[in-house]
Amino acid sequence: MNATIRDVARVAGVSIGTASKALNDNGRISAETRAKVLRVAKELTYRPNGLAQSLHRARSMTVGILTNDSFGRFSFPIVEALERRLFDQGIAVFMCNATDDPARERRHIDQLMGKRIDGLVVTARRTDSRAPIAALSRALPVVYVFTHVDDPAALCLLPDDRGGAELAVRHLAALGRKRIAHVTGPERFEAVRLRCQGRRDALSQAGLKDRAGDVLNGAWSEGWGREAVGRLFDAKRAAPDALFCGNDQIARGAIDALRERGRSVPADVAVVGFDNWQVMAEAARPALTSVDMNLDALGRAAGECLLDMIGGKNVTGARRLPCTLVVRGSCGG
Amino acid sequence: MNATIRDVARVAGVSIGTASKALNDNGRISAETRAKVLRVAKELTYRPNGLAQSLHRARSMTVGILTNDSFGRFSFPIVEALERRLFDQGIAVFMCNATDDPARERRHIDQLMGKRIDGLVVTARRTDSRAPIAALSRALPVVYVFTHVDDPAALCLLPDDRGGAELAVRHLAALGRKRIAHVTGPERFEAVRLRCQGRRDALSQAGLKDRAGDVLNGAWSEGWGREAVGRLFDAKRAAPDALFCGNDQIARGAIDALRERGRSVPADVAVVGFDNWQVMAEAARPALTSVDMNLDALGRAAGECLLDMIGGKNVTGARRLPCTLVVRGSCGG
DNA sequence: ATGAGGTGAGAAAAGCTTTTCCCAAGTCGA
DNA sequence: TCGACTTGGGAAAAGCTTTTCTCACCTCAT
Repeated sequence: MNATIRDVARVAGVSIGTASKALNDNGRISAETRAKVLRVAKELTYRPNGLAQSLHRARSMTVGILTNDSFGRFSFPIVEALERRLFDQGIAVFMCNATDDPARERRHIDQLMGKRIDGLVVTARRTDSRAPIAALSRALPVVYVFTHVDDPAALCLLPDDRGGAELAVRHLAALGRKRIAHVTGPERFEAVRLRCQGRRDALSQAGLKDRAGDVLNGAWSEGWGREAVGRLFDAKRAAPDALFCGNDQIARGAIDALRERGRSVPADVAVVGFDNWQVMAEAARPALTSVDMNLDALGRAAGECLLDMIGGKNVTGARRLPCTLVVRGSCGG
Repeated sequence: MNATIRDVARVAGVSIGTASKALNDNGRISAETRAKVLRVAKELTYRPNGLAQSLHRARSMTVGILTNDSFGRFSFPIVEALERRLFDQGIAVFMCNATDDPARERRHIDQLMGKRIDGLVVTARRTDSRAPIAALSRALPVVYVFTHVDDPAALCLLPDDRGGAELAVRHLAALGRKRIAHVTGPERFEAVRLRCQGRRDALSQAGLKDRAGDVLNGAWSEGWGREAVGRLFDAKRAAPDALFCGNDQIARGAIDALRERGRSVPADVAVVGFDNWQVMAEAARPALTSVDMNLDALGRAAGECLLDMIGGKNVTGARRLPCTLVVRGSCGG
């Protein structure tokens, strides 16, 4: 069994209160007594019972992270950065996967509330805004990250999809590309709509025309990337000299398809991806220039905001964190 | 603030003990009193304080999962299945990432012990056996999964790499392939050595010769898959008619390289991968037949073993769970 | 020498729940 | 009618810390 503070006190020949003061370097106590208590504590490998501490302080030093989607490629870097940030403050993270099942989500929330978490992070694969977490009896700090809710009083942390797209298209335009097509995912994704807008903005900034038919929506897959290249390059119209793709899989499929039809990347066509999924971007030939959403920064920011909120600060609104462009070989230049 | 049981008791006009009995359906109590307490509890949205319960019962209803590697493609399915299994028992999972830093690992363990976890799961990217978790003051149930330690008293759960390789090679042999080469990762990985052995066993079972030079070790990357195809098919010797690859990335690189040098997959060369990484296997052309390590079964088993151990059962030894073969188009047949 | 102030340690409460033991009142049978 | 037994509810302890308040004793200054 674990040694308790009363074991320490008994062996050291002091009262429990005195032992506590010695261990916490707190209150009036003589140097000798303190040293003795500490020595005994070490001998007994005493470790304070966090449950009792939490009960007393009404701070559990835990937070929950709830994903909607099962943990995937996007959640991971976020969770990891979050955990790292909070661990430095002595806070541990409960990991919960609700798998898009509302009943399961409710049970998870119930469990977490029972454990008296100090805060909650909600993350999800995004299409559009999700329903806010329901039935939080006390005012529990909640951060939504990589997803958002409509409530303006909620704090939502998102990547700046529009800005990321702008970055990519500006890069292509700066390299002299004139016809920058966009092959991306289903339009029901808010991210898709925002990136389209970012592309339009960048095009007009560069004085380029946005030709009709240059935006192709499809699946988030390599197959769609290959198919889209077929459509763009079989058309009667002049072929694009650059492709901005909605994710790295699409981009990779596009690169493969271009190579197979004898178009050189980047000489004939420059390609930019999105996500900077390393294994995908680096396996492409040539390696793929891609927009990085900086998910780790997002996770870290979520941790910091949560700490602020736990500290009593009132933080609200939707914040978009900047993306960066990671340049590899697929654009030349 | 949260309602406590004393609030419930006060409003219901009963003692705390009585309220507790009503809420837990426990001890002697009249039906009316019980109903009244339950009604009040609902009104106040009372939720028992898990910290107090845990303190009392000396069961925190939490476990920790510690990864050595940052959470990656392999850890995730394991963690997810584990979490799901334990959630059904009301147990929540602390997620800790030690990133191969021993000091950090120690701090994590310290934190978890302070929180009085009921058990610990250790997982890691595998090369070879790792050092056992050190300095566990009480006898804490520990399960190692997807990694192992040398201590025979420890419980380690692993995929049956040897059997998985056997499965793959038997499949190829059954389809009539005669020269089954093996392109895989660095030999310092135990998994690599076991899979080589599985291949040898399957070859001899099928009455096939294991030609020298048919096993190629390299990186776990598509690039290595492409390069290995170059070496195998440029050689003076007869080319293999099948490739068993150490992971899906290698297999994908190999398929691409084969196509580019005009060899048809599967007509000329059949290819099997390992990991059954869906996004990779399905994007390959043709889609990749691959060995699945059933990581979710591994995670679920880890949860079950941990529950057994928490329940007092003594579970030890290294267990290898079976792999399965997921057949797609890359072998024909 | 006496009072004031300081110092070190202990007692106790609070934080929330569960469980055991006990008591009062009511019921039933002899 | 009285004793035995049942029934429902309450008191209290235990689980482990932290913190506040109090008290005894010592020192120093007047």
